[in-house]
Amino acid sequence: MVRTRFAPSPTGYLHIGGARTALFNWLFARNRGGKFILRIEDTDVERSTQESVKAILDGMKWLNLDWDEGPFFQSQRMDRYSYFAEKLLNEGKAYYCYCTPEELQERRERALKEGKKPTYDRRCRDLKEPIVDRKPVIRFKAPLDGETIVDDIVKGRVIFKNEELDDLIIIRSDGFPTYNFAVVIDDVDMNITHVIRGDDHLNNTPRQIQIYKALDFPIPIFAHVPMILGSDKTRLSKRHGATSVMAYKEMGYISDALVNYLVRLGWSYGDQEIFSREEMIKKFSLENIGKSPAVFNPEKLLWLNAHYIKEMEPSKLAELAREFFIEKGYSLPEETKFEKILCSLRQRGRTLVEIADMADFYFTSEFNYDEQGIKKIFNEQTKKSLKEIREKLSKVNELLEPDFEIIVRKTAEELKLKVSEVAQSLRLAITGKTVSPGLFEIIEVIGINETIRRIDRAINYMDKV
RNA sequence: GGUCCCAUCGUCUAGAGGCCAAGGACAUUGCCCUCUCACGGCAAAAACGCGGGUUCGAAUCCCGCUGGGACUACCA
Repeated sequence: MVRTRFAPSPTGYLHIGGARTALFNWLFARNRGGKFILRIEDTDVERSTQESVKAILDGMKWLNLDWDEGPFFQSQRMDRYSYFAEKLLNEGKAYYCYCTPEELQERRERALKEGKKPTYDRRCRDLKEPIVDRKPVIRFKAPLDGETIVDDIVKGRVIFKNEELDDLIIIRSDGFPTYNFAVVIDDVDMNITHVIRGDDHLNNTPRQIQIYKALDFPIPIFAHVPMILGSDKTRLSKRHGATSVMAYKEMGYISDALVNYLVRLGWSYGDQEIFSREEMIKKFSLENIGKSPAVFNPEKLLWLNAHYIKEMEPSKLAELAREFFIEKGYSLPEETKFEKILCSLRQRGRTLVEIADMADFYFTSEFNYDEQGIKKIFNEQTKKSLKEIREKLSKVNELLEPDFEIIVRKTAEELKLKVSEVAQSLRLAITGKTVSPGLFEIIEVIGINETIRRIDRAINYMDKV
């Protein structure tokens, strides 16, 4: 049974890179009918916060990455870490080290200055007597020679010389485990079969493998996926704009679009760009993950988002868009009307925010007219055509899309104007803008009376100027 | 500095020695559609980092160089 996990540290929100790692783990587990486990790596008490935990969970939920077990917290598993540290100690595979952080720091700097490697010199490795008055750390007795091999699904076989690796600290002086130790114990306890994570961890992997071996644990399969970079090709960070997954929700992105974008960052399936969840799960494989890092491209995400907005069920769109309209202070009409409004706007807006921003004329008749529009469009000729249309409308009881189109075209013909000229006049009168959804769609939503009112308002406006 | 990873259009990528005078997608440009703006349709421009090998044949294999990235903590 395949078991994967996502193991973020709660030191901030769920970011784009973490989300993709979570997605790959989730997809692989789902593809293989396995389990996906969520674990919170909160051994760094200083930096871990409860808010971050919540932010990460919220992000996962928004992206619809459901987990089967957890969230487990490392902070609640201290006895496990102590137990295995003790075991290593007893078996002579670990030892107490009394060097202080300051001493270590100083030696590192000196070594660097002398052109030597800044690794720990193992001076406490064979210490016979404890040094009193000092709280020791526990270090792992790493092998001195030979090599440690990482057989990685995406990177292939990576060989590390053991002499390059020093005796890492596994338990800090405050009793908390360090990352490289805790992950091993956790992954074993949770029966993780496939460790899928960012390749910034590749260098940690041989150290972890040494611990697996010392404890006689089975070694999982590793897959180190390349990082996501910003436009300047450095690791994606706040500098590059929004990196929090939830920020994309607030900007009006659809979570399926973001997931679709993320899955294609570092993974591909031939030429296919659009994947439903089902397809993604069915087609995902670790073998198709690329080796090289990917640059995050907001333009393509925007394109995908627009695609999802256009393809979505109107009722679903309404459900997701609602909060953005409420945010604007609009009181929402009944469901079918709201859906009609959204469908008229969805071809033009790439995010829910953009859509809500274009929608004002559906919710108020007291809008201002576009400055450029006033100059270009509000003139005698416009007044004439508006009056003519108003006249024709007053003879109609109900206004349907095709009827209105006929009226506009006929008016243009009679006044010897281009249809576009008449349409633009009406557009400015009805929406206050020079750019809007199709006129005929709009009037069907706002109705004949409101249309007439707005035409009158425009004519009045022109009369006053 | 050391260790490790990576290298196809601006970007995401296809490409598993001959199917590649390199395909798709985003972005860009042009044309068409059209009541505006979009959507959509069509088209164009755009890449195998460099140098050596191996081979009848290399984007694909090997080596070097260059360039990028990660790690090098009592962070994860």
